Amino acid sequence: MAVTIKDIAKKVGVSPSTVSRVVNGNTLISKETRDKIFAAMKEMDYHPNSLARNLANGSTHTIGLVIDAQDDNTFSNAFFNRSVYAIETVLQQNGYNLLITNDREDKNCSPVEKLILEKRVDGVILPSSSVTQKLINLLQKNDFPFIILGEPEIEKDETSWVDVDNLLGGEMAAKHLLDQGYGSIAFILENQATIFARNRVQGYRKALDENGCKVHTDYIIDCKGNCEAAYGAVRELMSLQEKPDAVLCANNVIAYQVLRALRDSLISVPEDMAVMSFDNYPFAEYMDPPLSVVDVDTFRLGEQAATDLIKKIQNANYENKQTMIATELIFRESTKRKK
Amino acid sequence: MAVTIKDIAKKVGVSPSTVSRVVNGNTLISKETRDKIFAAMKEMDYHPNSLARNLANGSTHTIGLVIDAQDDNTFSNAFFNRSVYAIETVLQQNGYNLLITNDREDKNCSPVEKLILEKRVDGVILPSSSVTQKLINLLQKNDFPFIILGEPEIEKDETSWVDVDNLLGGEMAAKHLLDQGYGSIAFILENQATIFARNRVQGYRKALDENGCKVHTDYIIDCKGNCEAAYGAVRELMSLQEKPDAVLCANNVIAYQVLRALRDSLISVPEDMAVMSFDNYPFAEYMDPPLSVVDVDTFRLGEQAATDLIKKIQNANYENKQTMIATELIFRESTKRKK
DNA sequence: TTGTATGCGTTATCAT
DNA sequence: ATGATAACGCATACAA
Repeated sequence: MAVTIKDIAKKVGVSPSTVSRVVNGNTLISKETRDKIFAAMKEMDYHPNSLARNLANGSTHTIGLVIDAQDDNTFSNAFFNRSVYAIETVLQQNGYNLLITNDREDKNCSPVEKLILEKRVDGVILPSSSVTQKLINLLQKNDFPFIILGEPEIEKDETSWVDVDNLLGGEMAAKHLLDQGYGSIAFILENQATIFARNRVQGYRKALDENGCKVHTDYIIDCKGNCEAAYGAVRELMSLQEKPDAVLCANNVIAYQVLRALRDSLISVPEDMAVMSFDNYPFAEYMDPPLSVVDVDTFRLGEQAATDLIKKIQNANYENKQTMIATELIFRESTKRKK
Repeated sequence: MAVTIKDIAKKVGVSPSTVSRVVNGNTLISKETRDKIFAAMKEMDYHPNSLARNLANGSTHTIGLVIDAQDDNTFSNAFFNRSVYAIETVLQQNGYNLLITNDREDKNCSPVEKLILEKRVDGVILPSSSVTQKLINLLQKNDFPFIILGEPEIEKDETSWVDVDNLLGGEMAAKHLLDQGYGSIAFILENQATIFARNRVQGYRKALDENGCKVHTDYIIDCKGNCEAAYGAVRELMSLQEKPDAVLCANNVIAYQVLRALRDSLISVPEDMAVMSFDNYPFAEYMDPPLSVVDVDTFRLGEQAATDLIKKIQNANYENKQTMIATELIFRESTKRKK
């Protein structure tokens, strides 16, 4: 058996509660006995039993991070992983542990619901994709602290969330291309249906509008989840009467397909066509030519989420709050100024 | 306050212990009362309090996964993340939770030591890089179940670990190149000092030996952690009297630099020089030409680790065991047969 | 400043 | 088949 608070109480000749007070840094203790207790703790190699602590305090000092990985791809997502690193860092600094759980649908009770109902964690961070009305109801009914990673489709104003400022991202990318002298900008999307795609397109439209360019609907192409389709999309674009002189790609894989299609068509980048992408990972800088991108500091994303959640846990009245993390531009050869 | 075992005991008119038995699936209970209890549990929306359970049972049903991320790169490491996904999957299937902690050195007590000493977890998975004699001693002294991810430098035979079969990997890669008709194979390493690099080189040597090829020491170049140096390494190789006709690269970034250097020197791949790499991620298939690689199923790596750990936890006498996960070849254009 | 007593929610031992 | 009771290790309200 491990050494408990009682053991060291007996050794020093005080009561367990006195030891407990010392362990918890209660100041109303004579320096004399405190020192004796510390000495005994060290000598007997005492460490508080967190299980007992948790029960007595009714809290675990652990927060749950929910993942919605259908397959292992989500876990390989560098974008997401930097956020996780940030979350772990902030939690550790604040004395919290990080519990990660994949939200597989179980027969009766989902893993997330279990975490909450069985009080395994003090709060949760949810991806917007796993936000359901049922879950929100459960959380709110139990006054359970939570924060959402990504703008949710429902309950936007009644929840706290952190997201990338995708509208700004789309705007930034389009504006950069315009500034570089490209006036007819196509946009190849991964999946029109997602909220972040919608926001990016909105930003793109805004930039075009503000610069007096008309938005050519043929220029917006949806890969519908199949990024390989971007190859054919380029062919489509090149068969239009008014061809674009720049392509904005929703991610690195789409950009890769675009570059390949352009190369196969003997169209040079950026001379005949500028190419730009979102996200710096996994290989924008290793493309030929290296890609200019609009990226986001996902570390800050996770950091913000974790910080907000801790505040919520420690202050029940902490107001809901929505934060947008600003995007940034990384300028490389694929968008060199048009001559 | 949440509803407890007592509440439903009172409601049904039985003792708390009876309810506890039902919750735990004890069979020596009349079907009649069992049904009544189940009904009450449902009606009152009862969920067992894991904090109390943990204390009573002396276990948490949680395992700790230790990360040794100095920066956010480790977290972005797709290689590692697939293992994490596998670990989480296996744990969830077995009713365990996953706690992730970065092993930052703290003043007095490292986060990992805390997890163990405060009984926050029932077992730990450690990366070999964070295996120290001190930690091993602590674990062994406490009979604490653990398993190491990657062959450790110390206590190889007294611990359980799972690793990629890097010797096989090096052998497989070299043999593939030989089979394709390439007889003078260079090897550009990321960092000679690591145990996995040593094993890969050993496998490479073995394949050459077995095929009667002599190992040319000038052909083995160490980037000493700086992958950009691979660009210069190619120049070096091309200035040798006996030039190689194939280059084996320790990772994707080195391969990228090698391809770039070859392109700048107007050496075509694979006609004049075959190029091969380790690891399929993050962009081997998107290189020009697409790279042949020796890859490893890191899902299996994590799966094996988690499975072994659970066995250790559930059976204190479970013997130590070392497992090597076999590598596999992915054949692409960069090593097309030499004519 | 310190000790006593009680509770946190559950499990387990020993009864009956 | 079920109930009473103690125990898990710690925290805290109340006393002294």
